[in-house]
Amino acid sequence: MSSLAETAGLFADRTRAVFCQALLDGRAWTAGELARHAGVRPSTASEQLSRLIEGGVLTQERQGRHRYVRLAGPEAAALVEALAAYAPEVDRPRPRNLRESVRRGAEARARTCYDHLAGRLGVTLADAMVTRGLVATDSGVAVTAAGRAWLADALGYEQPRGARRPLVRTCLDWTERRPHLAGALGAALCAAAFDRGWLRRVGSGRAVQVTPAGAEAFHRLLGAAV
Amino acid sequence: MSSLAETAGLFADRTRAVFCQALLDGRAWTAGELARHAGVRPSTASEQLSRLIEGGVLTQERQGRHRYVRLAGPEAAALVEALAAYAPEVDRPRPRNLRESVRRGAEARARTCYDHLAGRLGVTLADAMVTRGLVATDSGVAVTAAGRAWLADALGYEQPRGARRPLVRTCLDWTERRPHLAGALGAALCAAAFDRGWLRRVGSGRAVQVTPAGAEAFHRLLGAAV
DNA sequence: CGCACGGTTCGGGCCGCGCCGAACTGTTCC
DNA sequence: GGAACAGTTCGGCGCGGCCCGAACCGTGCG
Repeated sequence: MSSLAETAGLFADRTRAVFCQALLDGRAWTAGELARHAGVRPSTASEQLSRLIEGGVLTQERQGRHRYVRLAGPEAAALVEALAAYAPEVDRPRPRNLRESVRRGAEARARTCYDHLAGRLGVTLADAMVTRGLVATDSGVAVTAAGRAWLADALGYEQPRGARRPLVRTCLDWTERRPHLAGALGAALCAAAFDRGWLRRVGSGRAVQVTPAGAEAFHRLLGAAV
Repeated sequence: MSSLAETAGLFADRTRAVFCQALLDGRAWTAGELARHAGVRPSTASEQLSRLIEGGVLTQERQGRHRYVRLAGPEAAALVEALAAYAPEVDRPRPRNLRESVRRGAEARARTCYDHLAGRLGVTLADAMVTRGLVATDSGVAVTAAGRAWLADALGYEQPRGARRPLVRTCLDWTERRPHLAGALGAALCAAAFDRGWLRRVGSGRAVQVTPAGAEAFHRLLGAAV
């Protein structure tokens, strides 16, 4: 029996908001990592995580003495994105030291956003797909016939029959302030890129790096210079 | 300098949530009407409305001794919709008397949702547009070439060049639990329907009624039986 | 002019929430 | 077994939010 007010209340606290935005990288974090990230005590983090799980925004997985949490699903991620897109500012402390600044720079270049790609890389790839006529943006956003063929050829991805998830969806990039591509297409592209060694994680956060093979692949498949 | 937590906080109160959901009918309400609707004192309503306006969710217009408020724009409406769609329950008191029940029934049949149509009418028209091939739902949602022609012929609507607003967008209908159509298309259809006497407001809420001329028009233009 | 009315402001009361530290449970590693 | 570590539970504290009533301000109407 949750209501709009209760749902909104889940995000109406700085600590919980920071958790959700951190988890937008789509990976599972431990309770301790999130506590440090948000600057609160482990006991506080534990309580707040329980509330988010209770509210259905997160799910947990226990492994040994660790508690891993992640966003409950694409709907939850979309809701966090919608709120973040509407809020001009992001709940994140200003960088305090050089390490932090470097990490921010890496994230602005390329990062994951839930299960797809964001940052300059994300919007560059999105633009390339539009330029190549794989995605049409003249009325909302949609995958063209050419785009569908490309997904099958280049990524080996076919939309499952009766799929509930939209094939493509826009997601406002909050470093670029322009949309990048999410939905099943965004997820397939991101997954394929990791599978084939086009990208690798860098550091412990959501930042990623384009490998030489990736640069070649993005140029060959999309005409994108990254 | 608002943040995700602050933005969510705007909706994290029962009274404010009730206000926003009432205003989803797209019309301007006076402060007193909203106070009565939510069951709070005028002083409380006044304070809460000021917070929502401060937060950019609502805008106000003063006329004589009345303060009219409405949702600030389509983005704000979309955010309320996103939260409402995620929250299984709606913040509205159960109907207390026969009048209330009748009104609920009328709203379930046909109502406005911000600037487009909802209820059984809304989803029926959406289904009809899909069936007729005016709107394609196989990859997200998009208006087809035939749909564009239909908009021009039947409604006299042309998408403005360089329009920022998506031509079509889905909006989850919370009485039907299925999507209906929003975006510029939804707004154009709704506006045309009122203009041409296909619909009229019934009662003081968001409920609407299909006129005989409307039933004929919906059948002729969309093959929909409403 | 005076009253009714819609709305606002202010002070005060109350409750809930978010946070912490301390004590505790359970896991891993030596 | 013992130490280190991740996480949880609980009591308590303090702040802030939400609401109300009372007083007040403008507008509109008789």
